[in-house]
Amino acid sequence: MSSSPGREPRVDDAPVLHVDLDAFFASVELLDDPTLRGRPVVVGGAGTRGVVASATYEARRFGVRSGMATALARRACPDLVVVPGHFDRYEEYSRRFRALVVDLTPVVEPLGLDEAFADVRGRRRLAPGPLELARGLRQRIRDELRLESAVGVARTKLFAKLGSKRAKPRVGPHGITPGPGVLWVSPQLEAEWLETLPVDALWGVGPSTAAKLARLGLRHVRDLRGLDPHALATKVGPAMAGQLAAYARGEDPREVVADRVAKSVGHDETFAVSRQSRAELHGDLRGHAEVVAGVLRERGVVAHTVTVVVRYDDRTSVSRSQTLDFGIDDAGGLRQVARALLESVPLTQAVRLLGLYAGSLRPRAGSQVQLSLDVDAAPDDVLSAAAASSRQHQSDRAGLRDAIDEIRRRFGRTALGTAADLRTSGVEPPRQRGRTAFGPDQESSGD
DNA sequence: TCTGGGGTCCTAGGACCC
DNA sequence: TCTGGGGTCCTAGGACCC
Repeated sequence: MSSSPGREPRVDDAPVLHVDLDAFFASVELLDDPTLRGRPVVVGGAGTRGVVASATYEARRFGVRSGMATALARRACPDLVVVPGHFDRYEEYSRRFRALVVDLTPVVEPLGLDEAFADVRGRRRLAPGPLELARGLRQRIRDELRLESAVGVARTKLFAKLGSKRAKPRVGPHGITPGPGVLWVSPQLEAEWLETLPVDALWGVGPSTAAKLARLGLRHVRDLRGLDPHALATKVGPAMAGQLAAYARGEDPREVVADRVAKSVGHDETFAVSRQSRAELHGDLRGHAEVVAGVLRERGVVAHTVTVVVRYDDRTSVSRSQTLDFGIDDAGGLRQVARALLESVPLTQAVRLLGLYAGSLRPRAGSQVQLSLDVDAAPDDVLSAAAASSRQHQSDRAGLRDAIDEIRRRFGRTALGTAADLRTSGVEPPRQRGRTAFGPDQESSGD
């Protein structure tokens, strides 16, 4: 029968691959420093607020997991080696990894630095089945990058991802059991998983949604089957309800989408010691703006929306954003808008995180065309091009002033008052610590 | 022990237009 | 004069992914 275990799927039976590099950041560190081999190693922040970004299997034997606070990981594993991240190295390995996947098929959708979906339907005519493609890819990753990986091969993204997870080595307190490396999620396996998996194994179901579902008595994927979607929607929203219903039937409408373009870029920092004053935060925005502007220019895009996020010590967050009718990609402009937005954020507690994000990204080239059309006919020689460019800068500056005025209008005199002292360019008078620094509205109105 | 930094997507309410 | 419904954009917040 078709269910005979020796039978391998054809491309049309299992067109989706999910490739996942094992312990990626930590593995790159081991390649760069072989003396770390065999030791329990994590990449992550070493400070009191650091978390584990990646852990070797040796570290996982002690219960160490990514996302865990480094302090807790150290407690679980006293010999733990904590290495700071070297993201340039990870980017480089990630590029080489993606190139190997793209060598299989152009339809590749990366997920973070260390994972990718691939749709191999285009390889239908070219012989080997998807399992052979997956094994070959895994071998190339091992030979050319010296990294280990796992590949799930399935009908849909959901099962391919679950498959790669199951294909990985398993770690228990007594040792590490190698996984199969490549796993085909056959129709039989799909059916079995739909019967046995908990709801939080599904894509998009995290702690919050799992808790909501548990309150409804829904703990396994099988419990979701045949549920009234409208009733479910009132609890988890229409989008989530529809998605859960589809998953429970074993369906996943998501396609593998190549060439996704980023919709936002940002930078944030959790402070080792929470910030106590607005002046400190204004100073931090300078660095944030430099980072974000650098990425925008590197990618050749301009942002039309600027967002500032503040997270307080109690971990609640507030955000303020402003959409501009012109694009920015320079640190100065970004910083000015961000500072005006920050003025409207109440500082009622110490601040553990400050973030600056740029959204509504558009190609810079397109934006320039639009602006130059505004000011003049298309420039056809250097002189008129220069003139147009100069006028564009003028109009951007005017736009920036308008934007800041708009923020002041929306958020009131507080924003107005301190926006004015932006001209002092971060050289702000020392402030008293304690209550005065945090009194809502009172500190800036005196400026 | 006490939770990073890079992102995406969804929701809800209000403004505004037709 | 009052009322409405749909569509779209913007803003704020939250959940989730790696």
